Amino acid sequence: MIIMSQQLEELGYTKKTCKTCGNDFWSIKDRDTCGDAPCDEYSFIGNPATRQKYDLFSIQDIFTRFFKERGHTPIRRYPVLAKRWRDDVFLVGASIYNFQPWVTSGLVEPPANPLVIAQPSIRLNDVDNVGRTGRHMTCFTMGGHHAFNSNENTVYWQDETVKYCHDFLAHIGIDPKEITFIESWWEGGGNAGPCYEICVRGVELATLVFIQSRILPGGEKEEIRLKIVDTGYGLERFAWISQGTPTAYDASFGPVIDHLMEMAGVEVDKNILAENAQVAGMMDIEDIADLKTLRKRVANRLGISIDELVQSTRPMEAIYIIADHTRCLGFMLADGVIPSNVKEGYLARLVLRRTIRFMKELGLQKSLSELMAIQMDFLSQTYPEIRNHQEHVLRVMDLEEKRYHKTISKGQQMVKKSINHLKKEKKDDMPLGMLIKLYDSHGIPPETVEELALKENFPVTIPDNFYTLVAQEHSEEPEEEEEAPLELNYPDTELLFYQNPQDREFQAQILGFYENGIILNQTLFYPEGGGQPSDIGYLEIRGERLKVSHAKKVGAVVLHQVKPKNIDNLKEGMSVKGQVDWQRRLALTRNHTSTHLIVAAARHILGDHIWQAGAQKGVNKSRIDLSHYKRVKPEELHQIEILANQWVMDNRKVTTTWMDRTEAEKTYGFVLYQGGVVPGSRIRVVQIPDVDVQACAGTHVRCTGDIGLVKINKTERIQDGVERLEFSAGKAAILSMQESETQLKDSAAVFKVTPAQLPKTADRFFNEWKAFKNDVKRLQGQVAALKKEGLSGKAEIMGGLKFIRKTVDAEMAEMIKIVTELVQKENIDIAVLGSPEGNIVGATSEKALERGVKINEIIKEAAGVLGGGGGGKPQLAQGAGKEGSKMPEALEFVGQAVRESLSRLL
RNA sequence: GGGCUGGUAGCUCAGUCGGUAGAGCGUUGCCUUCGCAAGGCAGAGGCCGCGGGUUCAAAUCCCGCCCAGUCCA
Repeated sequence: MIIMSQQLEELGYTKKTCKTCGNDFWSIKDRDTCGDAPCDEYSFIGNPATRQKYDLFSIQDIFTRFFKERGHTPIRRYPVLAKRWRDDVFLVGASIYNFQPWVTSGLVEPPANPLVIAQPSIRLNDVDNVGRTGRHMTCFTMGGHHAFNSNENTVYWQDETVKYCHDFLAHIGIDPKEITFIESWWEGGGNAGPCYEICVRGVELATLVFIQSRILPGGEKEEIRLKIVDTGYGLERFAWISQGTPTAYDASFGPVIDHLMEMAGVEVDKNILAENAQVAGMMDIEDIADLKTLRKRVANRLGISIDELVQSTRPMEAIYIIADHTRCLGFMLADGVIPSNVKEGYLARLVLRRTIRFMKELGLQKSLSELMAIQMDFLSQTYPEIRNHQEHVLRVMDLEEKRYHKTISKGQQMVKKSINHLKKEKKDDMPLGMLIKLYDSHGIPPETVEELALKENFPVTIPDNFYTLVAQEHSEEPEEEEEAPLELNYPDTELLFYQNPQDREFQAQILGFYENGIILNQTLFYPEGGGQPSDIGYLEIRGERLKVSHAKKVGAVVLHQVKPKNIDNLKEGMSVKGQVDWQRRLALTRNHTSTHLIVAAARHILGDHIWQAGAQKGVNKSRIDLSHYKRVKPEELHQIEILANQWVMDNRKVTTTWMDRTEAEKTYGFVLYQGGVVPGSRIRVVQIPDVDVQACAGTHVRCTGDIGLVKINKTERIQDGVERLEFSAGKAAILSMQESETQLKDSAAVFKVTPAQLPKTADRFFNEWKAFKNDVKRLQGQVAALKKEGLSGKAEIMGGLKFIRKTVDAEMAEMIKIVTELVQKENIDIAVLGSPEGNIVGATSEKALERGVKINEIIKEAAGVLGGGGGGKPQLAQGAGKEGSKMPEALEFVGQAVRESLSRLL
């Protein structure tokens, strides 16, 4: 262990070994155990560890102030939606997430150094324990003081960190004699380092991590340049230990819980809750089985039955869950998560639906948004930015609640249907496969199935490992092997298109080659990136023109791809003249700036929750994916289009500036990363005044007027919560409008009306067509009846059965009607009709069936005579062949076949 | 990103092995009634999500797309 312990000694701590778990720890007082559960039981419930009681917000305030007074700069919380600045995780799980990967890798300066932050963090891995253990939460506040130490700038390291922690605990009134520092090792996110876990009265309050190495793919550790002090103080636990409430929830969500209890009319036995939290504190609870054990132990200690325990704790658990989940949702939705069936949106929906389930269990007659409003009012006290999104969040909540109810009622039908099916098949238990399918495909949890099945008097058994079995159903997908990034050992290519965006030609020297790519010292070719395709064009070398089909960036080097055989004659040091395809570049540039305009316009029209979730620019058309909780209406689309074009007409100047990343974030906020995560320590900020500001490396027009025109062509729902807009810019926009105009005119010309009359006319024609179709059907029936009249008298008697075979000039549908009516209404036993086109149908009566006439087989063979095939049911069959002229032979065959099958039985 | 469902009359849904597209509710007319509720009889209402393919024949099988739902990472 590389921890320096001098500071602890100075503070009066000595090192000991825990007699229970064997871990090394430091303490002032003599003691045998390390201070963490289960070695030590909670000893603060009903007996606070501090004289002063702190609620969550005041401890947060004190924490920040304490470190500010000691040279730390307070930093505002980051959005919990981590994908705003990184693409490897969905949600922020700890304060250090805010500084990964740019700051922690040393590429970017931290926003301040040292700094202090109170960061709402979301961890959903043990969502099932929330409300039940007294300490688990989906969302907690991590207080962190961080220092980033490099060779040039050493801020502070282990000694200072330990002292800060010790001092802070003492500051709020915790007796240092009760503090233990447990030595441990931390690994996470590819980094590792020694750490201390700080415990008081059986509960872990904080972790002090000293990140100093990187874990290599092979598992070995490599020292990193930047040494980071990463501390995490569980602020809810500080509130808990200072108040001594039965659970951490009581201490953290105070007013919200009171409100909920009042609404639900719940009374609680605090002793039971306290005992429950106490026992839970000593357990590592991972699954339902652990929860059952917990219940059993608590019941034992209280001398009551498990049923009694559950009876009295369940309503309170539901309240805790609702309080916790609504807070988690408040942060998620306010920070821009849109509930969905994928990615972080799915996590939000999961939490949201759990909340509704527990509201139902509690019998709350309120809507989710009503509860949410209470929670948000509470949160807004400390996080005023939450209030700005309140209206949006509540709207989404209402929508989601409706969706959930729809899903549930659909599910109920589904379960009923499935059970009926099983009953029909005389099964007396629901197969596991059905249970899995109901959950996996239709979202009905097995518990719900069980509940519904009970009403139908149908037994359902749920295996304990149900969710594991579901997981097994999902076939493991092959892990994608990450290719080692290609590294080219050349100086960075100078990107001329940034300095001289209007230049079309340039001079350069060849520096080298890689495969079929040419490396130059400088270039005007924009390499593919940021959703913008690469430029194409020519390189002229000694009078020879080589076509550049693609340009891509490898590190900071641009590779110009040409045909491999063209490279053979080239040498390093040769000078070249480059020329980019200007029409293409211009089109791509227009499309790119248009993308910014449309996203900004959508934000204006639809709301601040709109973020770009992906984009692809093209020459003729481009697309952007927007986060939005419902379909974009046509009127809204028009408004977006008008606003975007208004900005085009305003001819606003587009400016680009290179800025330090942290500086840019401070100036503009995360809205910068609208277009996705941008790499590097310096970023290029593209700004359209009063419209949009984004970190973007693409090419842009000088003034919005250069775009000419933006036309949105269509929308598509690529997934729940993400709407895709397809649009064109510049000339392509005109072409696309002309194309739709042509389609419209052509369509109108079909009806010989003006485009304005088209909708009405098309509607009329469609309705008339339907009416005619029905008339035809009716008339066919009448014609069939008439033809039938003529036929019924012409039956021959064969083997005691009435038999008709005839050629008629009729269509298939008519013939089918005729034969069925002949059999059903005219007492004909066997009717076979053929048409000159080669269609043949036949029907038989019950009597004929009993006599063994299988008309489907006969027709099949008769159609074979016609050079085709056929078949059907024993009562009715049809077939056809291409050689209609052979119909007499076919009917002759039918006669023989019928005679044969009748005689066979006689 | 991957998996799994579903899309049939205004609504809720059946539709087996490819072989005449169905039920209930609603709706229209008539009968019954002093009137209403209810009942009886008769009828209207279907591009079987869209586009291809296979087949003598597709709501049904295959491929692609659109729309919706759901589970997982």
